[in-house]
Amino acid sequence: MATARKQAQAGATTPPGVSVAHAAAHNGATIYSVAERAGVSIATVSRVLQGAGTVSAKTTQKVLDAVDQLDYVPLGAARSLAVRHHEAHGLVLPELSGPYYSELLMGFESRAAELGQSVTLMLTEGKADIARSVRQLATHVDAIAVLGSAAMPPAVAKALHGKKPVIIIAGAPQDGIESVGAENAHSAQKLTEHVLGHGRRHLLFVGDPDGAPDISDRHAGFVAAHRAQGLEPAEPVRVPFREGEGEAVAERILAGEITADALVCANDELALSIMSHLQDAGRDVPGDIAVVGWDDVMTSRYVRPGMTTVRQPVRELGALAAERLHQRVHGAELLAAPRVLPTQVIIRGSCGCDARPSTPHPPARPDGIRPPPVPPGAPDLRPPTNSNSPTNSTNSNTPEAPSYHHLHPPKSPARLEEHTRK
Amino acid sequence: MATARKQAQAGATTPPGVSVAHAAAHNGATIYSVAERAGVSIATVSRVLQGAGTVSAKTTQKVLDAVDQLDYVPLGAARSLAVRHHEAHGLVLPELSGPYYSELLMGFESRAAELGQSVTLMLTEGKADIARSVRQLATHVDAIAVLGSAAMPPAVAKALHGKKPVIIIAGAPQDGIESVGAENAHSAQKLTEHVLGHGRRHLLFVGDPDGAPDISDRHAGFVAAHRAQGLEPAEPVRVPFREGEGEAVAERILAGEITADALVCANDELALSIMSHLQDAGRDVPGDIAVVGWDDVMTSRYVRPGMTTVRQPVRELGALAAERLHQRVHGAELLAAPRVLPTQVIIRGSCGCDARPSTPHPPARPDGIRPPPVPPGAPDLRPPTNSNSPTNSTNSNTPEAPSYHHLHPPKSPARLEEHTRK
DNA sequence: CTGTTAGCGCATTCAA
DNA sequence: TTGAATGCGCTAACAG
Repeated sequence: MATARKQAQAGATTPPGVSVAHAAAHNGATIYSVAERAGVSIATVSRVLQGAGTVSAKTTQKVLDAVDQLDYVPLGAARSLAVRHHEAHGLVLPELSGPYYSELLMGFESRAAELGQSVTLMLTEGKADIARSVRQLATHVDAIAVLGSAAMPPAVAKALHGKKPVIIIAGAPQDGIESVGAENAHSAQKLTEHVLGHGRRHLLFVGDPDGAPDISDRHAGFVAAHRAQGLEPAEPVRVPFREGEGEAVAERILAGEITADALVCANDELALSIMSHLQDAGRDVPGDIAVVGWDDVMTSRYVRPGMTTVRQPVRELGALAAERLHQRVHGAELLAAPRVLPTQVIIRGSCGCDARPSTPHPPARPDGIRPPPVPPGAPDLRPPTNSNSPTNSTNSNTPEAPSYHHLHPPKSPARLEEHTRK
Repeated sequence: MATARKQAQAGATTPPGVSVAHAAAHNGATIYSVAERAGVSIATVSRVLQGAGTVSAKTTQKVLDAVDQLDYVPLGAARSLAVRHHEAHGLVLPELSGPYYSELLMGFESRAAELGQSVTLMLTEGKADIARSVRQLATHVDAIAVLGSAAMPPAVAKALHGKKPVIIIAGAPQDGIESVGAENAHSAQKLTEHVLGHGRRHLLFVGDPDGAPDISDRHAGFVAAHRAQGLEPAEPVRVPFREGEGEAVAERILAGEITADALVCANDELALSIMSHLQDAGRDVPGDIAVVGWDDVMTSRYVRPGMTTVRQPVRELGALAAERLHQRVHGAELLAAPRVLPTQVIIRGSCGCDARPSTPHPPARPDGIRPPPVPPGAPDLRPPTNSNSPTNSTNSNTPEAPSYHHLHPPKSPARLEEHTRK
């Protein structure tokens, strides 16, 4: 049997009719050739390669020699087929602009790698048939994470869910599908309260609450803050996410179509764009009008006044998703309740706070991002840096009050990033 | 035989000793179960699934029915093993911060998807044993792209190169390994000349020319611009890429350790940080000192004055890499000369140009990104837009003069992005 | 048009 | 400690 194989191997060095392309896909060396070279059976080769430890030293050495003489590299697909899993996670994102996605991806990849999983990425933007693409992806991976509910049609998610673990990141939780996300409503309420605290009374929410669940939650917080003070919130200024929208909003304000003394925007890019245009037109921010955003993108630290915003633990979100997926693949039960990570309100000048430099601000700390519960047998979680313990303690869905950070213009913007790097 | 299989299948619904984890990896349905259900052979199932077209309508229908009754999904690994390739590309990046990587990744993924390839991502940042990770990656993909020479040890690259196509993006070209990159030297020279054109004479190059080949080339352009005018360039201010370096440089300038009337920085983040700190200290940019960067990050459009910089066709770079890889996998020959894509000098105010708004600037256009040569049989390339030819002609490494764009502060920063979106 | 038959490269019993 | 045999799910000749 093995002999027949070996012959086939030998004879197949350059099978007629097979283009060089195939040669590129995998050069001849297989366990068979290695076994032959080492004068042992393929089983033995397999054993040493996996470090089974049940092979004698000298045999092991022979095999190892053969391996690098032949420059042997195992074929992933064959292993996958034999062991019946891919050691890979799929990650579906709409696109990649801005730091949000990058951070998420880094967190996901990093944790996945620690868990021995490779990550196959799929961007839905521009894809004609997302469902098809996702199904295709599914054939190569053990589990799939999706960012936002928009990236994957619910139908697809549901279909997949039966076969492979699926997790939704920052999207609308679907029945029976696990999800993780950053806290929105509470932070938005805090942020809004902060602005109200400056005496502003004509706040406007800029963004489409119906566009994404995140935005919807933020708007809810916006409303809640008003109600809590007996105020009636104005109707939101519904704008899509497209670039350039900021200019349009600014124009409407300048034209008097919209009046407000504070703008609570759905994201930083929108806020920054609006602020920039208003300033160009001679308006004073925050004097005439305050503007706050969401995400804490890099630009928010460099503009004057600094943009008050909310930072999400995006990287941790990605890592958490990867981890949960891994656990699920290895038998962990689906978590019914969404995991919600706390955010951080970053106070700079655009909200109306005066921006006088104060004493050096303490380095930002990643507040209480807590790792998921560890099912028995699961690999350990990430290093220190943050609290830990697999207990599913009290406040599972409302982590902690969002923390505040008063930060003033540049001076030393780098400090803020300190914890972002490893 | 098939019968034996089927029985095994049936009996293996819950093989004793096999954890539920395995179930998650692949639910029972296989071509065998489908074939059985449809009352045909597995070959027929395979045929309809691949749309071979050689199957009768009614049979096809029976199979299709069976497929979705059983909720069948093919197993990628099995197919890969059979066809002997993975239909996947690997992409190795150092990390993902900033728009550069995002764009690159989007370009790569997008083109790869068009070519039917999935992309498996690997970030080297934080990886203990990069070589090992890469080798691991290599077992799952047909080809690998690496960003920068730093991301993958030359030894690894060389080793891989023998087995799978490898391409280096924006890294030091290695012997026998294909590479693509954006033009640097020429653009840097143009940029420097522009600054010199403002009458500045004490320019300083900020960045480490020895750090990366890109920077090295840019510095070369900086030097060339000086020499061309009979000027002697000053020694570069060697700073690493780390965040916070900008502040350090600014301090040295403020302390008088360094004197200059213009700073040519290795990247925008550095330039922005320096400018910000100088402004905080009351210096006028560009009045007292001009500052220019590289990359055209978003922030560069929002700061005052706008940051003069150079935009690279990063997305196209990614797409090109994906495409070349695909071609190589399918038999195309390695391209000896590096493919170099042209850049665009973006003039804003920080270089000393006055920033009075002019007539609406024409929408930016992606200048002369030229597609790679088309090996016979390769899928077609992207739209026109630009010239082409793999000839090692005169200016093989100096595609075209970098184009200029005079852009003024915000007003409508979005315009600049128009071509960036699809 | 359809079924049979061999592998693809590796992991994994089961014996020896 | 080692080898032989079997199967993972699918593709691809080769017959019929």
